[in-house]
Amino acid sequence: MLDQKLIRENPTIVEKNLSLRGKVYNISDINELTVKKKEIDIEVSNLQFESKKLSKLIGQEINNSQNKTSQKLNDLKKRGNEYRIKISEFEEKQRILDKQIYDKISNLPNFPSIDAPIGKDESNNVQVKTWGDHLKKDNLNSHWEIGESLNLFDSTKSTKISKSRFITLIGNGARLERALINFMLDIHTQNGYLELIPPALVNSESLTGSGQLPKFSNESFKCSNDDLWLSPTAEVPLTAFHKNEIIDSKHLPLKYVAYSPCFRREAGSYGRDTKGLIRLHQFNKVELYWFTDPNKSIEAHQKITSDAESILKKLNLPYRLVDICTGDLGFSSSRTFDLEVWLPSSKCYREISSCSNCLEFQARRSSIRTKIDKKNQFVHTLNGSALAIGRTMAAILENGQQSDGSVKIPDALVPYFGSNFIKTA
RNA sequence: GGAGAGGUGGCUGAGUGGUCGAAAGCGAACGACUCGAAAUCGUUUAAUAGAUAACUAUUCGUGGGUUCGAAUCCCACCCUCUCCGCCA
Repeated sequence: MLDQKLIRENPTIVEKNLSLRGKVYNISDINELTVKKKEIDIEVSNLQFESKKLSKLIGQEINNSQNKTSQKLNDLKKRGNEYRIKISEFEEKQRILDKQIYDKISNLPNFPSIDAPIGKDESNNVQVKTWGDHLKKDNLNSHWEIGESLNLFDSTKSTKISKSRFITLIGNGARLERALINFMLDIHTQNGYLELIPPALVNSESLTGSGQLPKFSNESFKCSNDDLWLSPTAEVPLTAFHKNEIIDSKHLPLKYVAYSPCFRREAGSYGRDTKGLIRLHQFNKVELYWFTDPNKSIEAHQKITSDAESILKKLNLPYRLVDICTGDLGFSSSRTFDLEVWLPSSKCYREISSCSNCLEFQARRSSIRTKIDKKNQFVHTLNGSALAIGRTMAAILENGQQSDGSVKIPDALVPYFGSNFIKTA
C-alpha cells in the first residue's frame, strides 16, 4: 500500500516512481479524491468540535438546574440536532470517498527500488552471476521421464483424484520430497531462523495484507462457504502472523522459516509446463521471511538471498542469480533477486527461488510497526523461497542422472534421504 | 451443530447515558537513592489522521442505529472461551 499523504501531496513523484514498471499510471483521479477527502475531514472535524462543546454545555445545564424541560434546554438540544444532521451528511460523503480511495490505492503496486534494473519485461532482467558446472552429456532425460522410469510420481492417476497439474509422489519420490523439506528446515533453523508451520487456509484480510488481493483474486483457490483461501505461499500467513502489531525494536529482525503447501490456480498458463513438477496447482515450499528495521532491509535482502543460495550450493545444483527488472517485479516487491536452477534437459534456467524486499508496502497494508526514537514506523518485510521443493527435486533428478538410468543424490542430502542413489527397483 | 459467557490501552482488569481516551495493577522508560545492582520512592507510558507551538478529530471486536451526548442502550455480523454432541 502506498502512502495516501504522498499521493495527495506529491502525485507526480508517485506517478514517476510507478511508471518505472514500464506502464503508465495515472493517479490524478486518486489525488483528486484524497484532496477532496481532506477538505471534508477538516469540515467534519470542525463540526464535531462545535457539537461536542454544545453537548458538554447541555450536560452542565442539566446538572445545574432542576428543570429538565426548560425552554433553554430544548433550544440547545435543537441546535445539537442540527449539528448531528449536518455531520451525518458529511460522514456519508467521507465513507464513500474512503472506500473509493482505498479501492484504488490497494490496486497500486509498490515502487521499484532505484537500484533495480530498468526494463519492460523478463527479457530485461540482469544476470548477476552463475554458480556450478553444467551437466554436459548426450541423451539427457527430462525429470518427468526419469520420474516415470523410476516410478517417483504419477500425474495421470492424480487427474483422477483432482485434475491436471496435480501430482502424487510415490516411494522414493515421496521420500525425496520429505528429505528435501527436512534438509532445508534444518539448515535454516541452524542459521538463526525460527521455524513455523502456519495455517494453509488464510482469510481475505491476510491475502490483502501481503498484496495478493484485491488485484489477483483469480490466482488463488477460494473456499466457497467461508472467507478462506488456500494459501498461494507462506508469505501470506507469515505476514499476517504479526498483523496489527507494534514489534519491539529490540526483537528485530524477526527471521522465520516456514514449510507450507502452496496452492495456485495458474490461470492463463494453459499449455505451459504441462509435464513434470515445474508448474503444479499444489506444491511444497520452504519459505524464509524477515521483519526488519526500516533502515536495514537492504542488507537483509542480501542475506536472505544468500541464505536461499546456500541450499543450492549444498545440493551442488548449478544456478544463476538474476536481478529482476522494474517491469517484471511482483506487485508488492521493490526489488527481487531470482535464483534460477539449471535444468539440463531443457538447457535453460528455471526459477526456483524469488527473494524480494517489499520495504514497508506489506507492513502498511498489514499494519506492522516498530517504535524508533519514540515514533512508530512501519517495518520492512522480505521474503524468499529456500526453496521450492518440487522444482528442487526436478533439478536433482536432471542434474544427478547417470548413464545407467539411476540418479545420484547430492552428498548433503544423503543423510536425509538414506542412500546415495535412486535406482530402478 | 446445540446451550451459555465474553470481546476495553503492551498485558491484567474496573467502568451501564454527561469533562471517560478510560480507574487500579503489572510491564516498560527516565530520574532519585546506591560504588554498582536489587528493593523502594517519584515522573512518564495507546493508536491513527490533520495542523505542528501548544491543538483538533477519530478509535473501547466490526458495521449500522437511538440520543444534544454512547465503552455504556438497540440491531446485525465477526471472533474467543466453557459445556454438550461429533470427530483426526
